Amino acid sequence: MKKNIPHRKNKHAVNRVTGKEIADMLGISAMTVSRAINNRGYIHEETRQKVVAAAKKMGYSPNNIAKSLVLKKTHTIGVVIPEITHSFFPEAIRGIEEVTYRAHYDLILTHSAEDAKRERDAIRTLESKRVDGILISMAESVEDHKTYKELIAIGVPIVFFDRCVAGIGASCVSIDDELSAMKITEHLLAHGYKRVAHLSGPKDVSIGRARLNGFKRALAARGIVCHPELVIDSGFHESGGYAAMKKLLALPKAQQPRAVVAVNDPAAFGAMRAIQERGLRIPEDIAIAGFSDDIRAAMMPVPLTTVRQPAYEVGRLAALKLLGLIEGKSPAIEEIIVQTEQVIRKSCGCH
Amino acid sequence: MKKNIPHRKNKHAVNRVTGKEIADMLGISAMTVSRAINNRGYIHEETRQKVVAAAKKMGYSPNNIAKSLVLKKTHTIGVVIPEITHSFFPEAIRGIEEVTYRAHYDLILTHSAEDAKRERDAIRTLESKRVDGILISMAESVEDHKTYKELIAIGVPIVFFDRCVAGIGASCVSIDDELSAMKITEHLLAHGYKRVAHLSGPKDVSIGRARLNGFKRALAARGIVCHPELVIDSGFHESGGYAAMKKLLALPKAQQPRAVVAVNDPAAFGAMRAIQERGLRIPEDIAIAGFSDDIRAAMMPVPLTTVRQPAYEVGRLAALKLLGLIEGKSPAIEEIIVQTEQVIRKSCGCH
DNA sequence: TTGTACGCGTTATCAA
DNA sequence: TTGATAACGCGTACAA
Repeated sequence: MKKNIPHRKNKHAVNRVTGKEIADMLGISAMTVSRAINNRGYIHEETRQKVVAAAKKMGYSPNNIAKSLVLKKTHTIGVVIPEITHSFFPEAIRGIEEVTYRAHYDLILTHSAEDAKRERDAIRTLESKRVDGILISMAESVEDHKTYKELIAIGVPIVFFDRCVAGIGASCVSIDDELSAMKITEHLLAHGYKRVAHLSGPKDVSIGRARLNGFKRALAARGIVCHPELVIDSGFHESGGYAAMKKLLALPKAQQPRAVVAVNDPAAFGAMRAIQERGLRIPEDIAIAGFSDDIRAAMMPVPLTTVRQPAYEVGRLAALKLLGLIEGKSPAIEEIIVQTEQVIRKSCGCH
Repeated sequence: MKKNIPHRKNKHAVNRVTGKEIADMLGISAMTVSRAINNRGYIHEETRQKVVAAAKKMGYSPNNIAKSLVLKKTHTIGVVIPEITHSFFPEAIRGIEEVTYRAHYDLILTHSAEDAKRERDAIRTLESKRVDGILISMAESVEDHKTYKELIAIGVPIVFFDRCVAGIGASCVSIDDELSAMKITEHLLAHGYKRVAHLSGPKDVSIGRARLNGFKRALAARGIVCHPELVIDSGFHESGGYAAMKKLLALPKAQQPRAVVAVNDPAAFGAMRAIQERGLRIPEDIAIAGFSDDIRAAMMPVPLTTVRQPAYEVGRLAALKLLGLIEGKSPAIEEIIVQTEQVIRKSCGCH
């Protein structure tokens, strides 16, 4: 049982001028002040100017809390991201912000730190703050979609981005991970590499599965067998990529891969380190491709071939879709796919 | 004159269960529901459980808008940053978020895009939303501190971070740019370089001035003359660093610098490109040091010596100070300085 | 232990 | 063109 701390009016609160106070000072009604300040409804021009002048002089700042209460509209959007530092999300936020700024919506940013419970708390808070809509990129550890389903059932406008939940009845903006992974794998195969390995992400995250599938499909399309020992779980981080690559290098020489497709760039960085520590050359001994065009990819000792994810565009489109939902202009549920772009650099050895 | 769009209750609003509705359903008063849900004041345990169960079944979500209105407290902090993509800010936000999450505050994130007007609008919006406090990192183009002064005069808790305004009567968390720049310059001088240039930031931004001063103080401390032609304005970006370095390389051979201290890493990257395009070697022909420990610094063809700014720590301390202000635990105005750390790599040629 | 009355700051509505 | 009233959903203060 929690302690019974008494609620009380905030002692430290800033005392603000209210519309009523302006009204009293001017000997008019609060309603007229409201009309003047919002320049709405019929109002005598002279009155309007008097009110605006008084408001300015008195340092009036309209109370959007009260406004939101009566209008049932906060002009605020909640954003839930699983990671702040990973460069994809700052970029995506920039895209979101670009759209919401123009439409005069504000952003409440929450961070799940890849934790399901923390994500659920964040969503609850956003609900309590009555945001007009929510943008979510799902945390890795989420297994239960109940919270999402409840939101959707209630009718809270919601758009998933980057990490989506299929068939849940909500719109979603993402890149085509499977197709992109297939294409980059095909790029390596086309160059003649036969034994190609995959450093795979967590299987319970959709992008992990999708990229693995793309990898397999590319092999299948060429009738190449996918050797199980060449598909190693690396997770999304550098350390996992390093460990996974070491396992591959521990295989008998004949079984070692000639090329590697990593689930993302950090994993590729780890793998590159493992390769070089072994004294092997990239791409002469082992070619490698990443995924995500991390800002560091171009600056590696051997620049990394990768797939560029248009994060800004993903954020922008997700925000646009959400505003469409909120304002009823675009009520349909959509799955929006943003195309990726291959960035061919030295690490794949394809000239 | 703006069009008179009639206000109306939001048609698309989600209809939520209210405390009163739970009360009616249970045949009790709204007040008892409030007490049950907040577990506050005297309440019969049985009643409490009944209410909590009903609330859960009916999908109750407390309306924090209404709560904020009556309590004059939003449990929300406004953050104003000038740049989203620059890795310093995501890191700082992570530090802020870490603190505010634990204290159960939410973050409204706004972005000035280095634009003074946009920053002012952001602050106004945050005021209207009645955030409990504001964290600001000033936009480059801000010349007039009136908006800040008004906030401070009214008593809005506010803490500047990274980019501060001296003597304005607000707390501030930043790194010691001048001292750090002095130390990194001294590091180069200690290695025997005599002609050292500085690629300087905008003079009207405090960190630009501070780093320049630090550079000059280091020279002065060794009795070395600061040649005006070796201090070139580069701004904060790669392109500016590139252009500035080209100007230095256009000087007569004898006047060219043996080493360069850049105002930040992006400027240093630009300079490195200019040096290498000229066919000169780093550090054999020209040594260089940056500032900020950009994620790319370690991965340059010649790894860049630089100064690490503990962005996370800056954000964390700023948020802590703000919460102290908001809750009256730490009302004093403080200028908090976070120490930097030198990261010595190959580009400075000091072994 | 529970309920009633009132207020938070604003806007919609309808009357003046 | 302006004003009075009620309402938004909740919490404080006090009464029952």
